[in-house]
Amino acid sequence: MRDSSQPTRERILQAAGKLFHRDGIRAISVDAIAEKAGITKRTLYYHFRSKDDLIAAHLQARGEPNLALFKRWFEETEGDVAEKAAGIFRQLAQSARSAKWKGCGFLRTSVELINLPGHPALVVARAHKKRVEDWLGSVFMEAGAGNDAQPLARQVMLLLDGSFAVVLLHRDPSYMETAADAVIRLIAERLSDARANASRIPGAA
Amino acid sequence: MRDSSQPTRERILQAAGKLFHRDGIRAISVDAIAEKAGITKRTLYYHFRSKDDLIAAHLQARGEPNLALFKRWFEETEGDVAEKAAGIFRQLAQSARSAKWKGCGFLRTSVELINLPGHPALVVARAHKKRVEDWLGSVFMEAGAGNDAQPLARQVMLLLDGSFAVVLLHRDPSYMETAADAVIRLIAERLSDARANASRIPGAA
DNA sequence: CAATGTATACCGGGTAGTGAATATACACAA
DNA sequence: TTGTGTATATTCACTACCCGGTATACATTG
Repeated sequence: MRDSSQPTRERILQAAGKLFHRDGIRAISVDAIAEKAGITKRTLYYHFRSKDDLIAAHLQARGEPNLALFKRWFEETEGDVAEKAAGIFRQLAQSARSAKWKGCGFLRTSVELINLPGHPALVVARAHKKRVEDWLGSVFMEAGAGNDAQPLARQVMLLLDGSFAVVLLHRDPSYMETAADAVIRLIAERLSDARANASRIPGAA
Repeated sequence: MRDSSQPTRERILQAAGKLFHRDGIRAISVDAIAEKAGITKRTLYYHFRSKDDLIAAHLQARGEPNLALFKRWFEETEGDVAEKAAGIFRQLAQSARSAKWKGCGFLRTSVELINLPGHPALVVARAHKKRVEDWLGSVFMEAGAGNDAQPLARQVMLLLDGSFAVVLLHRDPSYMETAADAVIRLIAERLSDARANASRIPGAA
């Protein structure tokens, strides 16, 4: 029974993903993951050296699809760069309305592993967040933000991760609309500075 | 030996505070707290009904001093409202340079207790964050932000909690300077809108 | 056979919480 | 003053369970 519809390793990652997302890393035991994956714990330990290893692999697997989703949300939004960036926040607000929404797994991991500074999962999490920030930076650069592109990308990241944190606490997705508004203001202001003569009224689209 | 220099309950809260802050709520056992406080675990359970109870009491005790610190940082910063609000972020960046800095205990708690939606500590955490937001709102209102006061307060909160999250992950306090810059831009823009016709007296209400 | 993958059964250690007894302090009666 | 009752405060020893990880053996397949 080596391969029932999916490679064992993938099944483990999928089970771990669901449970980690639902209850958190520390609250979920290896036994629970193995049971959810339909295997024994020993088999899990054949595919992953340790629980810590599994956590890191889990985040690694989530990184690319996560960034791809943000890119899709950005591209599918009509309007200028500011509106497109704000679109990410509006889509996020939509997601956050679901009761199953549990914030950002990368940020949550950095909290849960705060007493293990060298944990491999933290390296993965940092790399992912940097990748998102760099993508935003390149987007703003292409839009003509010049030297403002990088600080702008960081401010959007602050609002993004702030949204995750605040909405996770208050369970009120409207904060993400408020964040979208800030994003538009910050981008519009700098882009109009950069363009100097192109006429654009901040806040409208 | 009932009272050696401090009421037992306070000693427990202090010990719990240090350990929770350092390693997180789930990573610290009740035994560890009792040992740090110099008492038996059974004594701890005399003063607190459960670990969950202790967690809530811990956050409750931290709320007021935390808000007071923000207020002090705000008041001690020179300049207009925007500069004063940004001052909080600059002081925060200063704190975050310490290796002992571990982000915001209220946000961290909301992550660690994500699988226990009704946990009493979450109620305390939400109330605290709301109190900070309301204080910011009143400050902006006094500065003449009018209807913009509340959304502005929320955006500052998003940047504040975003700073906590991002800096905890990347361990780079310069993000807080970037957040301070965003705060100034967002406040300045709306305050100049509000003043449009009134004579420019920045701090009066 | 040899390599890969899976299962059963187990270990040592840690966890939140408790039962029962004890020590201290103070109020009040003899 | 001395004795006694009672509420507060504290200790030691313990339970019942959960957790990450492993020793060993068995199965499947090239």
